[in-house]
Amino acid sequence: MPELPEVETIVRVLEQRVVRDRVESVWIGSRPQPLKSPAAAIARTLEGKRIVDVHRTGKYIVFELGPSGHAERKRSSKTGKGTAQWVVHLGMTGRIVICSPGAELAKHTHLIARLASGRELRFVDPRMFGRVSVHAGGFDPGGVEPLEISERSFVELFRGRKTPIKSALLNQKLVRGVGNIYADESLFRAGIRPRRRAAAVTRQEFGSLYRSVRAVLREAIKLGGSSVSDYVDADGEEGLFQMRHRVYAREGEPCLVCGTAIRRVVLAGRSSHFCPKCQK
DNA sequence: ATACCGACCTGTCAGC
DNA sequence: TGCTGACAGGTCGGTA
Repeated sequence: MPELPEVETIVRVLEQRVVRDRVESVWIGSRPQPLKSPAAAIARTLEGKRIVDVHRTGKYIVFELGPSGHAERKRSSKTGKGTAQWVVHLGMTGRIVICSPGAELAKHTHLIARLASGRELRFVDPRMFGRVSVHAGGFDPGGVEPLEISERSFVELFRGRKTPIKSALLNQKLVRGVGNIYADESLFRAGIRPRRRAAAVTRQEFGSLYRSVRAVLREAIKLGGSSVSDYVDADGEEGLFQMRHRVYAREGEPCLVCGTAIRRVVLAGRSSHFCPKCQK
């Protein structure tokens, strides 16, 4: 479910709700699939630690954890860097829920962090494609942030690649955070078909794609992401950007620009939507 | 390198 | 009502 705008929306809520709070104890469910680090390591790393910062990198949520001691806390809160990181990837159906301890336990709850404030952070994920891990001293998934990179560096990333441009956009080792929805929406705005080889995209089209990717992501963040079937943020609020989708999940419907029926093809195993007239 | 495919999982919906 | 198959925001590993 969550691509960059959805994860960014969730992180903004978490910043408001849990920064400066402390993890008192952790409960971890019995399913091993969502755990990328051993359960014991996750529990040991979280328990007793203060959450000094929450941020997003690509589609990952990163909780910066600091010691709970007073002097250490002062130092950590100054740098915004913790001594350890709790990292959550939501996969397709993962959710972070902030709730009270009495709230009903959702099916597929895999981890609960009980906070000193009396609330709980719960990680819920029916399909179990999401992953939870802990790291000491830095977490870097590779790739660059599309909203932080220059146009020149963006073009450099893709130049000469023989892979379809959409596959390149989805490759998190290049640009991180763009998923299936925003790849389709960006390519539509840039007028480029998903199957075009990156090497066959002109410099001018790359400029257009760079601006489209950033505009789409920024607009989506402003609207709280896209709620296609079940995405909600950490407060349970739905996003609104699905109202602005121009091609995603609109197969057979008229293109909003020219009226031609939107087509759907499968590329690298993913549904890909485009307007055969507007996109070359 | 690259591209295609299945695997990993559960839930939902359409069609019969 | 219930079965079957297709499909779903993501990523990884194998194979040609």
